[in-house]
This record gives sequence, structure tokens and C-alpha cells, in this order.
Amino acid sequence: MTIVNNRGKRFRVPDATIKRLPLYLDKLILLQQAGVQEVSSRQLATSLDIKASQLRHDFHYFGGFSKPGRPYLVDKLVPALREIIGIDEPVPIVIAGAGHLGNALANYRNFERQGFPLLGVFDVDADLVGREIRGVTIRPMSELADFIRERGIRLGVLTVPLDVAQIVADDMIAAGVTGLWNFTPTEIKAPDHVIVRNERLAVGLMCLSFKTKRIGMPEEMR
Amino acid sequence: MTIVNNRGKRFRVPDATIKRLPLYLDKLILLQQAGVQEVSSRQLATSLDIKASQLRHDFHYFGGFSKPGRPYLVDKLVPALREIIGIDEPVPIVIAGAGHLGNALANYRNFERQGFPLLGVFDVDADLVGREIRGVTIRPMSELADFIRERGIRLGVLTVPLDVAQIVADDMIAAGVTGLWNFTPTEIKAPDHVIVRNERLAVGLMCLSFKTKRIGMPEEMR
DNA sequence: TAGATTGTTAATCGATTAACAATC
DNA sequence: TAGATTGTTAATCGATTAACAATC
Repeated sequence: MTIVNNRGKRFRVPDATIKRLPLYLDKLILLQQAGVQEVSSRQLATSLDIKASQLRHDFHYFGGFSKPGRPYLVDKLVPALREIIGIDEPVPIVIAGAGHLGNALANYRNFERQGFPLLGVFDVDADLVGREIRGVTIRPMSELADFIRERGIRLGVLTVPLDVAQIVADDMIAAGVTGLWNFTPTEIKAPDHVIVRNERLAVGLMCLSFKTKRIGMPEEMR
Repeated sequence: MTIVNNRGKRFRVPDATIKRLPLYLDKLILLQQAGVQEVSSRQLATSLDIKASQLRHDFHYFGGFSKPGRPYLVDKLVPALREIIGIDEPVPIVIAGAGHLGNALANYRNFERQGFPLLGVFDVDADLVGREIRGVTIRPMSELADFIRERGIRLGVLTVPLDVAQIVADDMIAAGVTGLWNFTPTEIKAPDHVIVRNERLAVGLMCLSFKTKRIGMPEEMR
């Protein structure tokens, strides 16, 4: 992903760096709440179990946030990271599919806390339509596209059954969504200007299985 | 992660390779169901949007699954991958915490299908205890450790509230669990022989936010 | 000033891709 | 045999870590 930092230089920010930004922000918010004013790259990195040079290297993509010799100011870094991640203003989301997973995600308060208020939940099931989840009414799937269009929503969560995943995705994309969080175990086809993030839950269990099988055994059997 | 392949050579298998194994298996099962007997590295790789040489390189860690000149046999590859991942036999799991997320995961049929039958769900809430989720009764959290010990369960899913996460984790580890799938936004401390996989859901949304903010803009503004 | 700490480049490490001999 | 395709090593690419001048 190519960006221009605050000094006008152009960089390709690695995915690995992007993934660390939320971790930095999380820790910094905790420090802020604890009343901490300054933090060095070493302190912050150590608490996240990474190298200080990696943290500084990551920050360097965005032009850096301090001056040589001075540690980072927590109160400056938090809003700066929010702005870089794109959550300086609330980023509303919708959930398509109010099954078990959709329901669980709709109930997950952390998303709202982190800047992603849930504006709508949609399902085809007439029995579910009309019910409320944390104050959000489940609406018929047929209203999804108009809802997205009218409110200019950019991020959609896909928790529908496998066989309608692509159809619902197409619907959301046509309505203006540019980011899709796909929880169905299927590859979603999307145009280049749309970012699809696949969350394959079962992969997590398989990686655990692979590793636990091989740890704790005598070295020769691994 | 160091392993010994089927020819006695010792390797460190990269995490990136481990993560791809479930994807290979998934595609191969689909091919198997479609009655396909043979598949080349190119065919399989193309369908997964990766390079054929990467697939062969991945397979090479495990000694390879064919001979030069011959494509892979789907019916040989599927059980071989299952065995490598560690799901040639069912790997039972328990879920600690029957809140929204624990409930959703307990209802996720894919885990069972992929070889991870759910044996128990546990919660402290007396109102939840006794209820059934897909035939599995919710039990009191106080029974968790004994349950794990008696049935020799190796994998535990952690969907309890933040403030008790470490306590419940310690409990499971003491009872014999060697793999923890942590859905709480906290770093779990565990001994070396225990693998902890952190599933930080909000990170997914933040990565989407970061990228969608910068795509579709005129090049100069990214 | 002396110690601390950043920004930034260079060195290292690891993962991906290419190339090709072996062989079916 | 000729074309296809693997296993395997070498080349390339990218990410992490180290080093250090600048400077507070």
C-alpha cells in the first residue's frame, strides 16, 4: 500500500506494519488512561514484545512523531495514529447476516469503542427482521443497498451463508462499500478499488493443531 | 517451528507456510468432492492465487508428495495434509465463556466439520449453565479443569471477559491444555510448551479502515 | 555538558520466486 | 521419445534488526 508521509516522501507501507498500528494505539490509550505523558520507543516496544528499532522503523513510514533525543508524547501520538488508521472520525459499519456470528459481532462492544459504530444489521429471515441488537434493529436484506447508499457507509461485514456471499458482496460494493470483512470461507471477487479481508476462523484452529502436535514431544519426534 | 520431514531432514517451517496448509487442504477437499483425481502444483496454486513454486516449496518441507513428472494424487494428498496439520483424528475442543462470541463459535458448524468437535462449553453465569448449544450442555466454569483433565483435551477457546482471561487460561493450562485460542484483547502469559494464538478482531477492522482510506484517492493524496 | 533517544540508513535475516535437472 | 511436472537449489525480494549521527 503506497502512501505519502507528512514530509512528502512516498513509501510502500508493508502489511506487517499496518497490522502493528492498532497494537501501538491500544497500548498508548492504556498509557494515556494511566496518565503517562511520555514514552520512549524502547518502553513501548518492550511492552509489545517487539524491537524498538522496528517500532521506529514503522513510525518512520509516516515521517516520525518526535525529534531526536525526545521520547514520544502520548497525547500527540494517540490522535496521530488514529488519523493514520483512519478512525479520527467514526467509521460506521453494517453487518450483512444476523446468524450466530453476525449476532455475536453485533454484540461486540469493542468495535464501537474503537471507532466503528454499527449502523445496521440485515437478514433475509423474516423472523429475525424487527428484532433489536444493542439498539440496532435488524432490517430486511432487501434494504441493505439503499441503506448503504443513503448513509455513505464504507465498511461492510459479511456473515451470510456461503452460497449467497458473492451476491450480497456484489450488492454492497454496488452500493458504495469499499471495504469488506469476509467471514464466509469463500474467496470474494471484487474490483481493485475494494479491499476484501478474509477472516478464515478455522485456519486459526488448524495452526494451533499443527503446532501443539509438535511441541512438547521429544526433539527427535517433531 | 522445527520439524523432521518424512525423509528424516530437519527444517524450520515458517508460519507463513503453516497458514497455507489449511488453504491447500480446503481446495483439495473441494476437488476430491468434484471427483478430481490428479492436480498439478500449477493448477492448485493458480486457484489459490499463489505461485506454483511457492506451493512446491511449502510441500518440500514435508518431503514432497509426488515424484518428478507426476502431478499430485488428490486422494493421497488430502490424508497426508490432514496428518501434517494434526487432524487425522478428531481434535476435541472446549470453549470457556458462553457469552455472545463463545456462543457464536459454539454454533459454528465448520469447526466440527474440519475435525474439531466441541466437547464442552463453560460459563460462570448460573442462568446460562444447563442450556444447550447444538447438543452441548453449558457447564459451570468450576468444572472446566476436571473436564479437560478427564478427557485429555488439548485445545481451549478463550471467550471470557477480559478481567478473568488470565485466570481461566492458567486453569486450562494446569489441566493440560497445550493450545489456547485467545479472543480476549489481552496478552495471555503461558509457559513455553503452550501455544497461544491471539485473535484480535478489532485489528481486522482497523486494517480495512487504513487501506480503504487510501485507495480510490488520487495518487497524490494517498 | 553527558546521557538518552530519535530518525534514518545499512546489514542481516527470512520468505518468495525462478530456474532447472531429474524423471515420469 | 517429447511434453509435463516434480523436487530442489539458487536468486531475488522484502521485512526485521543493528548501528549511529543528530540533537534534545
